[in-house]
Amino acid sequence: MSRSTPRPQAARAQRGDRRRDQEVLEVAAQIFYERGYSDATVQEIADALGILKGSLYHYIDTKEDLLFRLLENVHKEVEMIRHEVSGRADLDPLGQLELYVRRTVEYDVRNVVAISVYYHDVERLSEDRRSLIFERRRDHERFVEDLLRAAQERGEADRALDPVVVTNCIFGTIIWLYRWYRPGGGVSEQELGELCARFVRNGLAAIAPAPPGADVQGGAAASAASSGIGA
Amino acid sequence: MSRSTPRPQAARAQRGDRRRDQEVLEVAAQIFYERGYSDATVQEIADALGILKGSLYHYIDTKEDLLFRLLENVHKEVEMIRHEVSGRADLDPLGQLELYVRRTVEYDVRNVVAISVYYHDVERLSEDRRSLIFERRRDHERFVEDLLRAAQERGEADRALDPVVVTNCIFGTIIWLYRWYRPGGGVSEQELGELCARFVRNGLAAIAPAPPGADVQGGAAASAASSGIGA
Amino acid sequence: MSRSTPRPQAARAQRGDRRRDQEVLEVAAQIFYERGYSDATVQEIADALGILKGSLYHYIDTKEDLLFRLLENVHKEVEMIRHEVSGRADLDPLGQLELYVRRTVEYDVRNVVAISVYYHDVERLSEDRRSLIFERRRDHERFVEDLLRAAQERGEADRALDPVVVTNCIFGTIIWLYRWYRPGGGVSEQELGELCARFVRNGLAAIAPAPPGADVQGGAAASAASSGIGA
Amino acid sequence: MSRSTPRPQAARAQRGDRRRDQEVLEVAAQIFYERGYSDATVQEIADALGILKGSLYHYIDTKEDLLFRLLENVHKEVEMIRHEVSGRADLDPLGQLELYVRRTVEYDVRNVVAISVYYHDVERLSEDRRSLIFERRRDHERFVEDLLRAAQERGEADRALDPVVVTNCIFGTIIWLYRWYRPGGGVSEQELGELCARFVRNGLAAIAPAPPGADVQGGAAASAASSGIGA
DNA sequence: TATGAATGAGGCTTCATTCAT
DNA sequence: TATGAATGAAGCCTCATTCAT
Repeated sequence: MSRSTPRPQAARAQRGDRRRDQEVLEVAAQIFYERGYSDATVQEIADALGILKGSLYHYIDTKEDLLFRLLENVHKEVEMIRHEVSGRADLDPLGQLELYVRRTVEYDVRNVVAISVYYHDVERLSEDRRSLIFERRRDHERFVEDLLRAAQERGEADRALDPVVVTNCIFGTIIWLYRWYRPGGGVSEQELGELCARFVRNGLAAIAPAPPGADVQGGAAASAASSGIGA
Repeated sequence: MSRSTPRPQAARAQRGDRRRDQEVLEVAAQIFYERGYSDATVQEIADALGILKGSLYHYIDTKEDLLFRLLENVHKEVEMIRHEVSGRADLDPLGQLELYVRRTVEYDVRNVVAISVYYHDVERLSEDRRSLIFERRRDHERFVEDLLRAAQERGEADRALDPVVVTNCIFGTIIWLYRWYRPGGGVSEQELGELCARFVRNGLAAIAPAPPGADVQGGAAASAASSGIGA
Repeated sequence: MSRSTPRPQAARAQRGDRRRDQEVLEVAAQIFYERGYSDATVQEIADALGILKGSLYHYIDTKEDLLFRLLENVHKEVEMIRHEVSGRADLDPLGQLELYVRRTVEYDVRNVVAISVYYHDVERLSEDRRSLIFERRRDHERFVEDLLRAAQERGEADRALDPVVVTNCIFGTIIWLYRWYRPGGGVSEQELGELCARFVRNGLAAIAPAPPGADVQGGAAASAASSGIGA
Repeated sequence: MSRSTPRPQAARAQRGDRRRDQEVLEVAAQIFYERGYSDATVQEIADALGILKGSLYHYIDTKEDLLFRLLENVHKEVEMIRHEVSGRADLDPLGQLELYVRRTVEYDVRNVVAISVYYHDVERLSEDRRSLIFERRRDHERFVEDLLRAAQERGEADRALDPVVVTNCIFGTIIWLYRWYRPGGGVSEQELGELCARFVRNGLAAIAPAPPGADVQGGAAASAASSGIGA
């Protein structure tokens, strides 16, 4: 472990059994999804793979490796969506945003397991690796935020909306899927993409704010009521 | 609470030490928030309380107790919002929905710690308790869904939107807050509530779907492109 | 483990059960002595103490702790010899050296177990701790070397002898004991101390080198000073 | 060698690959030296050889084989010194002893790695093999002890010295080298041999014991002082 | 209530060794 | 010979929980 000569171990990963590597990752994802990373056991993963716990260590160095590779994969794949969207010069910013939403929804829906693990367990990574992932995430968020700002500048989206807040509202709409959507329900991937895209497009609509006079803001009384709740 | 044999515990809870109980819960929430329920240690909670691990067991029967009480509290408090909204007979369904969003956003923002633990760790509860919580959650979701359906029936919200999907989009917008909002940023609680409410109201807007002719839906070509992405 | 609040754990070591701490250390020393640090098992130590493996971790943080404390103890005790010797202003350097040898031999013989572990397993310490120990060792060696140099300057010891080499020869004589001496043989501690002291004193004797003409040297006798050798 | 079933192994050894065998042994020695036999890994040895762990097993049956062969080699080589010394009928016992010291020092210094492993890890051998080694060691020690006794009988060495103790002092002087001597320091092999030989010859010198009247023995007071030290 | 030693189950990881290719 | 996946036994350490004081 403290030796300088690189172990053939490392070489393996670069060579052959991609298939097995992939299988290991998928099985691990499933287990992490069902039990949570922290509660998931290396034993359980090995069982699901039909090998012994010790044998699993042919494919990984630590349990954390599995989590990290998983999360990296998610980023790799999600970045492809970004590239597709960036390439669509024929679309205006709002159109690109809509396409982004559609595609991401479709991806999330097809990868509920990986996405769930991503959002549930990134924080379990060691400091270094967490930073790597967070960096990529920041890039990604900025991409969407920039799209939104461009749409606002062109008047395609309500300029009164705070871009940071709204970007996160969009993400909320998209990401939350992994918490409730289960394939095989009444809605297809495409429909879902369409619906979410419409919800977002409308959400950004450059229309007038709440009609004046509507007493919905909740005056002092309501405020007080809710302010007594804090945990 | 889930124990059959009544223990001195119960007696104490009925007596006086509410204060200490509350403190224990708050500290536990903080620790769960920082480290995740599974990784959090009874030791860590005791440390943060300034007592010994063994002493902590005067306040709890099991570690899970802490999680359960925490999550129950969240529901108790969130149900108060529901009651407030239901009571506002002066508002139409869409108005009620908006108020609900506003209030919930404000609550979430003031209780990021508890909300985070709620959404991150419910699944760690034992079967029985998880069911209890999920029942309450279902009720809550139905309440919002019903509001939405009513708004659609009255034409206040786009009838083309699938009510289940959209309800979840709304939840996504609201709940996702706990993942990104940190108090002390540039946006106040109220502003945030207002912004989210507007995003949702717009999202539900009864307006025409995407302008026809816009090639954004992702026809055959786009579909094919994205079908190569799957993990 | 990553929390800032100091665990009561740490406090314990400073407070009470010194006795138990001491016992744990002694038992560990014995096990390390019999099986070598690396092969010795935490299980074995716990067994010898009559407690469970897990319970042992009330007294230590890691297995290495045991080794480190053990080695620190040896240094603490050996340094007392140094102080005794330094205090004997009535003795000339050679006399002090002799006293040092005598005392150290006596100590080693009474602590064969600890000394064995010391010389067999220091290298197993983690880098940091090894450095701490090696620093103390260097100080100790310098003390003896200085004594020798003083004796040479006063003509009490052969000036032709390289001080570094000879210091190590002296250490060899003393330390090697732990590899062959077993209490209860025909020789008492005191006798042994006396014998070794005599061997060393003679070894340093300021007498003529090997009789010339004796063809035993085998090869050219070089005589470069060896100041930079230290282990 | 300790296996009952003859394996292809044996065949190979008789054939040609002496070179590779030798290389394996040397590399193993180096690894054992750096990490200690118990902590050294078959993996590490394979790495250092540039082959895979599995492949190493074409050269050995067990990890212990490597240790055993190594230690046997040391004995084979050291026994050659014994033969050289025995053959020098022209030297008197003390002269032979001196030659022995010189030669052994030179050997040790040229084989620090092997000698280190020898003294550090013999005890890790299985019972059978340890016995084989210890038998050879005993023979060797007796050889030196006999030389010393002969020297004492002829009055060349102080008759007051206990032969067993002094033999071990001599060994201490010689063997300890492996703990501190590193080639490339200021002292050459020959010089070192000469210096050690002189230290030993002097140590055995047939001179009067410590000058009477010198209060170095440590009377009751000193004894008491030191007796309080024991761990 | 508080303490803190003790429990015992179990988790992650390592490693010598085997074996089919 | 060489490979490298697989084995299976251990080893170190953690942690929720109990209990006598």
